[in-house]
Amino acid sequence: MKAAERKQNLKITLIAAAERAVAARGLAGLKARNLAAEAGCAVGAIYNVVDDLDDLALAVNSRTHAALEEVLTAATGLDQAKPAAGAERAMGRIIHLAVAYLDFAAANTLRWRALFEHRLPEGKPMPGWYLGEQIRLFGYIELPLRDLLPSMPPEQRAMLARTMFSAAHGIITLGLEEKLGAVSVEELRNQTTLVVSAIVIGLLAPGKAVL
Amino acid sequence: MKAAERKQNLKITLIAAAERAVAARGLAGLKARNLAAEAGCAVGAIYNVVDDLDDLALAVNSRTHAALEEVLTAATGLDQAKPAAGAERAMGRIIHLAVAYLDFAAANTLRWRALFEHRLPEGKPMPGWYLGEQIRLFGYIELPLRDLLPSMPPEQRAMLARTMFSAAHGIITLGLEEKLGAVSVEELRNQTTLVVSAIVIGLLAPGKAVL
DNA sequence: CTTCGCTATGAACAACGTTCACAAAGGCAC
DNA sequence: GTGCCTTTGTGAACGTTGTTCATAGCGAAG
Repeated sequence: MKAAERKQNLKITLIAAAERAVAARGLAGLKARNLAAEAGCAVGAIYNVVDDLDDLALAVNSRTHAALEEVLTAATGLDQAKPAAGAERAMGRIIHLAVAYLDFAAANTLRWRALFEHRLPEGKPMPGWYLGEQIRLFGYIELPLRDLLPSMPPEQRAMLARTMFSAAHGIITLGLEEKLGAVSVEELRNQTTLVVSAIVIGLLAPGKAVL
Repeated sequence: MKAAERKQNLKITLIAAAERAVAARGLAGLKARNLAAEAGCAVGAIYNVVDDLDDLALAVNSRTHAALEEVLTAATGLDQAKPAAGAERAMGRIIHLAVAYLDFAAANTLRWRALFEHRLPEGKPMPGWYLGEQIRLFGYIELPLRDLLPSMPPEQRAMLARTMFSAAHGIITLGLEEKLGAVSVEELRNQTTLVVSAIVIGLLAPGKAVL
């Protein structure tokens, strides 16, 4: 069983090298020959361990998911200081999540971008475990959203969670982009909390929300 | 002066071919040899007319900007029917803009995506005229925003316009993406108007907005 | 009509992902 | 331990990229 073990070792080495490459030079920096050089193997050896370079990209993204999840769990246990009640507490949590997401994106820009830049070739769909990771991350938003809007049906809440994430994500994505001039992280923090709180307030404002 | 004329002709032909390629197969479908074949010239001829393929991508994006602007101007003159007053009218305009943007993105997905997928290589910055186009488009949001928040200083309003666009853009981008499962356009219309109106209401709610 | 300069050409180059024929090495039966 | 077969590692080779280059060819000026 030494064979399978070495195979696993090489795979781990390659994923590590791939992660370094993405962190340093972005998803476009994920090149077969560089990986082979850094892992100390031949180019062809990569394809004994992995189907595509896309497989490696997915593995890297998976690790980024994990790192992001750590940050999010840390952010959920953040409101010990001020024991706010009900809606305010939930809103605070959501804002904390958004800011944590922003900080993660700002601190790990290239790895974070790879999550969204990567697109698998036409025919082939995403593996199920990868989809599961994404859905699990959305759970972090749905939780405080349940406190906030208890009467909302679950699937509608799921859609709302996705929408709120998308809104914050859009602000952060375009804000961190060079083109159109990058926005400072502090300013982005302001804008993100502004919009997130505005959305929550708008949702809670009686009667006005077009629902 | 016939030489310059033919040069211009080829350039126009190439841009048209490039636009067709992007519309049909996305930004990744913009290949030098295909362009040459479709334009009826040699590959090398492209580089007599254009520096890079990036130049062509920018030209295509510029045309997309123009098409989008047409849609947006049409959307601004849309509220003849119901003569709403003040804030409601402004909010309606903003929602119309967002929905128009969504419809454009849904109807011209590949061309629209190229606007954001395209990234020029490291060193070189965006040409000024291209930046100008982007800024002009933001003007369409700033206008109703001025009616909505007359007391807000202009640069803050510009930032808010950018933020609101980014939020809507995020919703639409992730909504139209295949991964995580695409959302129907009607549902996206709902979510977009929901969030945009929530933001506006949240901004107008006295005292609560963290500004 | 000749000549000079620009332009069009497609072969050539470098870099990429991926594959392949072949060498090396492992593991297993005896 | 020896022999054999499968499994794995190798780097050259293939097919595509964008871009460049020597050269052929054509247009316009004298």
